[in-house]
Amino acid sequence: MMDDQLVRERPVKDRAATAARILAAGKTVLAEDGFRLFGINAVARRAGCDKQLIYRYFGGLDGLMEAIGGDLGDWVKTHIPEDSGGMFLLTYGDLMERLALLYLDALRADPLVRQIAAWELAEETEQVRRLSEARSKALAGWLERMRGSMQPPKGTDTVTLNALVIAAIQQLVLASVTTGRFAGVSLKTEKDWDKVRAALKRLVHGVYG
Amino acid sequence: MMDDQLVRERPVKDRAATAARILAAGKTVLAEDGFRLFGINAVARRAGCDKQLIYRYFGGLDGLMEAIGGDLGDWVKTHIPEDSGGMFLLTYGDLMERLALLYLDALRADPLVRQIAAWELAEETEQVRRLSEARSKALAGWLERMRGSMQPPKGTDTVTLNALVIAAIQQLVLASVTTGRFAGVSLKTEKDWDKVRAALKRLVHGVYG
DNA sequence: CGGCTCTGTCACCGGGCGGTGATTATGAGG
DNA sequence: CCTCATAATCACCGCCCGGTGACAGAGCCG
Repeated sequence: MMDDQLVRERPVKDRAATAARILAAGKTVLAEDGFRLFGINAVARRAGCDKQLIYRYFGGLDGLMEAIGGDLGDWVKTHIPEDSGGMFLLTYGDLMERLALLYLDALRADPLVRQIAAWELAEETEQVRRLSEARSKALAGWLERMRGSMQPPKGTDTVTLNALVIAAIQQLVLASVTTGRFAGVSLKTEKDWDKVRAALKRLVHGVYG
Repeated sequence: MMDDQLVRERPVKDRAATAARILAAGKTVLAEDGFRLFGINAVARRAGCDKQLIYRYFGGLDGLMEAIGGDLGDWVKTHIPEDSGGMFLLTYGDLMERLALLYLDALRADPLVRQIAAWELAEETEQVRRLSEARSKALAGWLERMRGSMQPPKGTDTVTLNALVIAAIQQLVLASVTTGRFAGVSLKTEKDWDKVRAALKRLVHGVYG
């Protein structure tokens, strides 16, 4: 508006700020427009600068994706609850239940991570592989920290079992965004998700309880 | 080879055959090249004819996808075992276990259905919606027929519970194709899948057993 | 001030995409 | 044999993509 005439628009020769704007634009495009529309031109448009700068400052899309992957480590830190130290009394089943519910909500709330998760199911490029690896590592670290000093029950393949639970959650969340349902169950209202939560509890305690 | 000189190449004015070739090409492209490369040009190339014919005979990609969706009903028929009548003695848990293992193998063996499943997680277009709906219906019908006269246990939300199981399987199979692993578990060798199968059994029986 | 580096922009390229007339070849029927 | 509906192809359009080289301008430093 008025400011545009006074403040001198954008090109103020601030490389760091521009790079940050590009990175933010990259995350936004990926999160909001999806990985299908994610590309040099789209990011440049969103960042309000020339795509050339993406090549210069990040070395192309690959570098930008790597930078995004780097930021993904922060995701876990912002979503991991700080009260994890107070649950050392629970059983392993209780722990997994809590973990499952937390992961459900965290994933539901984060479109960027959802897109990455969907992307790695759709394409196997080197860049996507790295990005998904960053995500995977963040998740693994999260699981580890959540587990804490808790000892898993012996004689059960907890790794595979937990993978199944996480997989179920992820698939349901991803499906809910696009189709709003999965295998006959609706995934729209919060009531729908309450049913999912209940089923999850039942599932986890059926195995570990 | 030699035939090419003798048999008179392609344009033999056989509409039905051409349409069939196009449909087959569509399924092949989607299954082998993935939904990202699925398009008018790719299908026409694969079918060895002009893309115009796709518009004429199917009304564009949408119509072709609808035709593919129609064929999806056959998928269930080719994968549903005929001995379903012989298992009326099993418990509901045994039934779900068998269902899960069957679905696991069926999905692993069918790249077309896998692609559709991945597609519906990545994009929400009207066409994809319909295609995924066809898939969903086929799956639902399969579940229904598998269930047969079996009575589910009372007081449990079997629908949501089963959705979780199916979701876990689907996610793992899709992830195995692109990344070969999920949440820390490898998904490459048949041994890996044996562990998954074991965990699935445990999961199902933990809930229904 | 004069130059030089670095930031930012513009214009352009080849290529693939979806989509659409206009055109050619084929084979069946009078 | 000629005709005519139709199967099949060709040529072309505009658009957007990723990528690159040339260019403009701000600011620092001698």
